[in-house]
Amino acid sequence: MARTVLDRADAVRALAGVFRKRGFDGASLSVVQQETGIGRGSLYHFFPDGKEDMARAVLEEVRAWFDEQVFAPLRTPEDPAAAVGATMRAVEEYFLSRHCVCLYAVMTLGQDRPAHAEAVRSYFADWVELLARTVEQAGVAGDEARARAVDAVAAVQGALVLARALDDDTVVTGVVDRSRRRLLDGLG
Amino acid sequence: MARTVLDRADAVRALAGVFRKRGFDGASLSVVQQETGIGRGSLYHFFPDGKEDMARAVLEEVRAWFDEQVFAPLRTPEDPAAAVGATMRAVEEYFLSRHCVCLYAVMTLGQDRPAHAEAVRSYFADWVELLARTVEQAGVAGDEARARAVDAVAAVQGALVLARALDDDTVVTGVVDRSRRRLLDGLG
DNA sequence: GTCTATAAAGCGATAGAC
DNA sequence: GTCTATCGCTTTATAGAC
Repeated sequence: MARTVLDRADAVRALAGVFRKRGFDGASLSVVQQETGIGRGSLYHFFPDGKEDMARAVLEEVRAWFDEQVFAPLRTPEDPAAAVGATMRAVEEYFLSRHCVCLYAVMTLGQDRPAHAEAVRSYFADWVELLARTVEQAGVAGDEARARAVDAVAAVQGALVLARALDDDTVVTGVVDRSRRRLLDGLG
Repeated sequence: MARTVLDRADAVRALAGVFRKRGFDGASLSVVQQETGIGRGSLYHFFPDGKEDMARAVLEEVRAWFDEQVFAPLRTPEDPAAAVGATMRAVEEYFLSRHCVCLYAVMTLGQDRPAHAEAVRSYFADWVELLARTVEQAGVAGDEARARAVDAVAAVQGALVLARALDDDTVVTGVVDRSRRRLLDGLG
């Protein structure tokens, strides 16, 4: 009988998909097993501390992706304005290809899950901070730059909520595009 | 022994509080009983179809509140610009006094809950539509008015996500205030 | 209208064979 | 590294007394 052996990274990716579709509570181990083909044995081999361990791993993977793809252009930008454009485009592409679900928001929004509170906080705080700094470098005054960054991150998250509620991905495209333009408004 | 007899409306309000704090899945009947003092017997008396019935009732109450307090200024505004200001201020006050949680978003965002999909869709669609129409009446061209309305509703929802993640209610104040100004930008 | 006891199902987690 | 069987617990929902 054929048997599939896999990587922890494969398991994390598969888990992320189930969490995105079902939410943390909706992704019972039976559901995970059915939808990914990964059995309880493998799950507890890769994630000895169980479901919380799986959640942590999935959040860490998202965080790593953002560090590399979304935050990287903001860390030492040669052209700050171009970096702002690049980061917003990366974000848009990311969420459009992941059913408009932000796992950090999903883990936070409804539930009382203090275990991940600090990871969630730093994900959003770092995002706002890096974006604000780059907008400032592009020529916007400090307070105004920070307000624009907060507005942009909120716009992205709100667009995800709205896109899912209305079942219309173009909401994300529209909101993110306009948000990107506002970030750099008045900068010739 | 003292016994408390209550109204279905009281039960709905109490349930809304628990759902806001815990999420739908986190609000088990035992938790509901502990935090509200309402026993299983009363719960199933008021909500014969069980938990889904409770969720429906809570969403209906939120919807009714929005119809009366938030959407009302938009239905037949004498002064469209003033109505836009009023609706945004009502929204801000509403969510600030409810721990920055939108139950419609919570029911949608993470979970696969097709039972309420239509209620969620129409809540957001009506909100956007009414706001867009009023902004247009205030003097903004149709397409632009709709884009501004989408941006504003997304901004509110995103502000809630961010405020909870950062544990900072001032995010809501800031984002909503700037959003209100943008809705009426360029209208003397 | 409220209470308590209980049924039936599903949950996360573990153990041990392979 | 994977599988299956099973434990103990919690879940929603129901029944029947008051």
